[in-house]
Amino acid sequence: MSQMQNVERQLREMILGLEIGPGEKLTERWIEGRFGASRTPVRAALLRLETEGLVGRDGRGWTVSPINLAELEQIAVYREAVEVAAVRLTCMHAESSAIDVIEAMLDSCDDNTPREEWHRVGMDFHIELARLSGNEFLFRAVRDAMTRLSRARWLEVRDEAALGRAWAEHRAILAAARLGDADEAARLLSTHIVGSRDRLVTSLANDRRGLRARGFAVVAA
Amino acid sequence: MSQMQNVERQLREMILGLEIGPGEKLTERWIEGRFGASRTPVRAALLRLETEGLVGRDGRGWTVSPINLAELEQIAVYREAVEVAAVRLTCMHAESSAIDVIEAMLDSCDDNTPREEWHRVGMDFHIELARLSGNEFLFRAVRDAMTRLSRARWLEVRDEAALGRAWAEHRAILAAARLGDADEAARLLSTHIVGSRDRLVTSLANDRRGLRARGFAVVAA
DNA sequence: GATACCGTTTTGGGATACCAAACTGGTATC
DNA sequence: GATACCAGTTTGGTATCCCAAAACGGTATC
Repeated sequence: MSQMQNVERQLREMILGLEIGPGEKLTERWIEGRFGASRTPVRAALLRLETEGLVGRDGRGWTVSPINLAELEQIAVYREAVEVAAVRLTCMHAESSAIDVIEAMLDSCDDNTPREEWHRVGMDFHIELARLSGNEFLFRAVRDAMTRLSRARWLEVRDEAALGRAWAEHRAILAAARLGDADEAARLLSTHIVGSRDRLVTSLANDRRGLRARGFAVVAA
Repeated sequence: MSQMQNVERQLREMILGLEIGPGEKLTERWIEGRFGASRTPVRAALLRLETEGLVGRDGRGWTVSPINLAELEQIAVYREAVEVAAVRLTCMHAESSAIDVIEAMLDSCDDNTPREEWHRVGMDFHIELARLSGNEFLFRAVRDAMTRLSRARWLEVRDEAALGRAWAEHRAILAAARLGDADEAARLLSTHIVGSRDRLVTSLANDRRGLRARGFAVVAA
């Protein structure tokens, strides 16, 4: 694999994994040294990550994008629009076997699954469901939105009950999709997204002080 | 302005203005010479334009993205989802004065307005309407989708009647939005987008042979 | 005439050198 | 003690070099 893709992937992982905190300054030279690449692939990676919203410009330099509560709310609205459109398409033509694959993803999580895995599967559920729509643009929109939400969801304080409720909602959405009931799937998905947005923003707003103490820039709604 | 932004802007204009045809090969060295910049800003511009979908990779090199009829159809579905969501938000809270500004844009076109201007205003209508939603993500989604549609719309054969009908539909959408009638605005917008997609794809499919003769790569649906 | 082969050229990926602007730390001044 | 100022350093933007791989072109072979 080329250095460019390598730097991009590793840097993205460090940002999404919060190894580099939201709001931290980045210098091209630091990245260069950290990954043993020269500035050319580093710059390519930064340009790509900028379009993903993971890094941004801060005057002349680069900054890991802060967690922005107002932005999270807007993303949720965006997500709702594209995910609902996608699931409606899916209801029209998706095969039951494709839905089984997604359901199996949910099944793969149980009591002794690490928290990190629950997190990943919870995102992939939405991404894979959007992929079934067959519309590349809806799919990419959902994938990119989930990427932007990823760090915030990682910081969210979620109890067992909330996690179980989310899984139940996921299953209900799949059930409606399997029946081809577009209106019901859309309604359930919409409710799910709004609810999860509210919990997310509330949790982060409550934790804002603690998060800042950990060095994470969190800007209010 | 920096060379980087300069190269990006000029190259984008050449592509959108069809001065470089869909499907044409690009070499970094040609761009370098054409705009008098070195390869570093050229590569940055190409990376940006790649995420906009205007250029793509072809093996190891770069290619101006072909007109892809299947893609145009998918973009229309995507547009419909985000634009409808945006106009619904707009109906909730937009001020009449903001709508007046958009209506004035439409008014600015008359019989002796150059075709190029009609084209631009027709796109800006949708972009500015989305901006009124106040949601940055919906706005960017609409703007990017319109950018991707731009070249195809430019190649579309449109008669006076179709253009007049589109303008009437634009006005009707604004009227509904001004009244805050979200359902009606959404219905009108949705119909407008579907209709304009059908005319666009039909026109290009009919002209496909002629367009290819002009050196434009047009891939079928 | 078609085709397989091989040397040349071109091209994108990467590394590095240079510069001007921004930043930093310390000092002198009030 | 606060502040204005200046030299030194850092940093992103740009230009340029190098390289391996791919594209190209000519030639020999069948």
